Amino acid sequence: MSLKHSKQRETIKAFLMGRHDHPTADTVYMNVRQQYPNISLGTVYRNLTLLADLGEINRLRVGDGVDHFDADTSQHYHFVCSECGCVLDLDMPSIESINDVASADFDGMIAGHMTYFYGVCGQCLKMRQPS
Amino acid sequence: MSLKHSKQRETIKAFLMGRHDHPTADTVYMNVRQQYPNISLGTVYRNLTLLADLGEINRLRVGDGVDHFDADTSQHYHFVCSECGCVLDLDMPSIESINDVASADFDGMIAGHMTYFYGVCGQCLKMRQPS
DNA sequence: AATAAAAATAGTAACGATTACTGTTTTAAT
DNA sequence: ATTAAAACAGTAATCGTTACTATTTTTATT
Repeated sequence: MSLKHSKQRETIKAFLMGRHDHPTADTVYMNVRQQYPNISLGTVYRNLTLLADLGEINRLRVGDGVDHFDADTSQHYHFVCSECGCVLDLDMPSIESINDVASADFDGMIAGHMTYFYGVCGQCLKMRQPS
Repeated sequence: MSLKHSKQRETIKAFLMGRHDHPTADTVYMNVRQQYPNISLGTVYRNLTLLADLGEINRLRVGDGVDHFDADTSQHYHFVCSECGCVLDLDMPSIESINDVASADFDGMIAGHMTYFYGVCGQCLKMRQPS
């Protein structure tokens, strides 16, 4: 199964690289469709999965029941707003050391952790009327 | 909407309290059905959601696309085996302080975090033939 | 104990995100 | 130019979950 070039995949990857809001498959579909009017949703899903398997993008599961995708594969953490549902990058140091904390009293092998933070984003905070 | 007693709900809660493997709705359904042969899957879902809303149980999302439920509502972390998919409790101290780390350079309000660890559980490690 | 309103139920249909299938088109190596 | 593998568009199917509806159960009031 040697990878063959595809304009659709290239376009999907390029679109993702231009976004920093971690779009869902459907958002990718809606947008890429403006360039490829009859790209199919299946193609979007297949390529997102392929790119994720290749490690070129990341699939984010932040508990809202929909997968989000991120072209920034460097190690970083995410924040999910409980009000508007937006997914933001957090500028914070790695907390890889929690793996060691978890490993201490565990008989299995810990390979990593998934962490995301939640709360209210800056924009939603601003919206709130001063009571 | 004042809560009324229901044997089905009681049974679901009791079943969950007797398990420490964080079953899915379907597993709850399969098991409770041995006691209530014609309980409906909808009733299981409705009550799991209700109990979770009441804070009597926790809904766990560990990235496998299926909700798991836990009657232990005390603060603790989970481990998910990448090989067998089992979900285990971890005996480790709280790492709530990572909320502060995340808050440091963030303009929103961080209410909490969701963390789970992944790797290979003790059982699956044992299964592996020494190479 | 009988009545009645609210809540919960069983059973089933609908939903949304994702994956699988199929026949056609594109890629890329010969 | 030929050809096999890969990717495609379009659509059907799957899976976990939620919503709907007519019936039953609970519980407060007589």
